[in-house]
Amino acid sequence: MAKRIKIKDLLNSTDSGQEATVMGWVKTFRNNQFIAINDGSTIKNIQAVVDFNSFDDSLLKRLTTGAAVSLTGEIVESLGKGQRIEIKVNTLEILGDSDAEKFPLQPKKHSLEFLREIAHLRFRTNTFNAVFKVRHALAFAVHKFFNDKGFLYLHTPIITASDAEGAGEMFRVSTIDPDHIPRNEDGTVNYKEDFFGKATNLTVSGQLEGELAAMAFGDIYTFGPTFRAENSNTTRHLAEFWMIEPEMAFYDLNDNMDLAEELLKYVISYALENCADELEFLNSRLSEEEKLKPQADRSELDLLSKLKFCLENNFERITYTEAIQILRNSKPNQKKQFKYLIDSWGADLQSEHERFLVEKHFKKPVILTDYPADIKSFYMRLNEPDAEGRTTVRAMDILFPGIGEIVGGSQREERLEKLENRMEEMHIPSEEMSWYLDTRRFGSAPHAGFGLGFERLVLFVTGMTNIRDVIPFPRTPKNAEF
RNA sequence: UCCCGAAUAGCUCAGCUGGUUAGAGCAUCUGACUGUUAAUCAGAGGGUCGCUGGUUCGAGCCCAGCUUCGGGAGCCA
Repeated sequence: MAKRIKIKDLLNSTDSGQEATVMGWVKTFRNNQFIAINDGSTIKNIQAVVDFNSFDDSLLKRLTTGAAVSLTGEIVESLGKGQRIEIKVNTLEILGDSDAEKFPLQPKKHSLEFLREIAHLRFRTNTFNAVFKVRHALAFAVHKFFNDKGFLYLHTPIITASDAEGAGEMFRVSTIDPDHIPRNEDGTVNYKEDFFGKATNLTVSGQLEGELAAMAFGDIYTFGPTFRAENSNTTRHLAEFWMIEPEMAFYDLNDNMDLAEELLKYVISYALENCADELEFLNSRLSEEEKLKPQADRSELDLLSKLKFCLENNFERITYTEAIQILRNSKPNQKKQFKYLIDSWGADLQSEHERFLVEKHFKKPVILTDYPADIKSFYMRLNEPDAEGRTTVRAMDILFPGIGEIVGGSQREERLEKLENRMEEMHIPSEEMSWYLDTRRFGSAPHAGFGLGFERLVLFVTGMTNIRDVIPFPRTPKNAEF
């Protein structure tokens, strides 16, 4: 192939008058002269100008939306407004035709719902170009952040036999022929006949394995796919999503919160620096959407201001007990506007309460800590009972505006006896978890960690509102297309 | 899984109280124009009204079930 220059590099170059070859896909072909071409290197297009007198009509007819083209010409300063430079085409080759009557993307606005149905083609739209560029930048920034801090990137298993994590319903992994299921005498499935000789599932969390490695490397993190077979039909849940789970030896809950806040701010500022064009586009896209909403529903800040605000302010840190106090005295509680009224300590917070704290009361990200032990997982470190005899655990959830829970974490229970007691209380079979408990038997150390839902982070940074629009091929109940 | 809403042209939607041949904008095609920025102007083609059943002389419209999609809730990241 002829040596080509990426459009991003071409638009950044200062010198005109040179000849260049550009390859990409036609976005629009206007006035029988102007081709807007995008090659994915940037959200911006280059304008190519053809003199329709010197090209065959049948060739120009093939310049349809979506067609792949290669063209060579002189880089010149644009005569028209709207772009600095353009390419004056000398040679033009259609690499791949795109039948305009059949190609579903048209030079017009499409609904996100429609684009979801053609997820294989939606990458070619401005919006998804920007979204997945930002997604990439955020993923890269996560690795850079941890690597620069000396964390070890640990690959935890996707297939697991452990079902004690309790994070949710699991997808079974099996090679058993569903038409000929091997049975034990009592009628139960004989998993000894299965591939691994035992029942296995797709992982719901790499945390437990992460803890094992943290007890040797000190600081580790995982970043991989995670699976939950919950029948969740919301804009914030996926059956297959990506999660970042750092685990740090010798960290207490405060260290844990500091790290999570630093990480979030780091990756957001990385995106702002490295995806300026994409975020600018998403910002104006969102502003357009906001204009269609009634005044009362509009957000106070635009996307870019919201991201910058997030960087410039400390996250509000309060305990569960303090949160209950605030909620109990809040207007919506007094006026009985909450669907679930807050009257006593111990109740789990509903999304309406979380939203009130984040969006109305503090108007910034909030970290809630020290939840009642009864509503949290077995591995979280027990606090001493308070003056009123109430037991809490060293848990922390980070709540983001518009997203809700983006991070869930805790200081882990490192005391063997307390951990075993908790497991017994919560009916978690300790025999199967012996490998996990070994960390507490041999050189147990205080440690902490958290899980960050990667798609929820991408949602926040891109300003998109449906999680299905920030992962290339979403897996949700009743949907595993592509 | 629960509550609410939707499904009509390629897309976004309108379609009154059930009544003749189901409409618009955009897209597409044809032609004109030729420095356009989602170009513009003129014309044309394009429909199993989600599926199954029911009510009725007659159903896009009413009823029931199903499917899918959207919003909210729960579960959570």
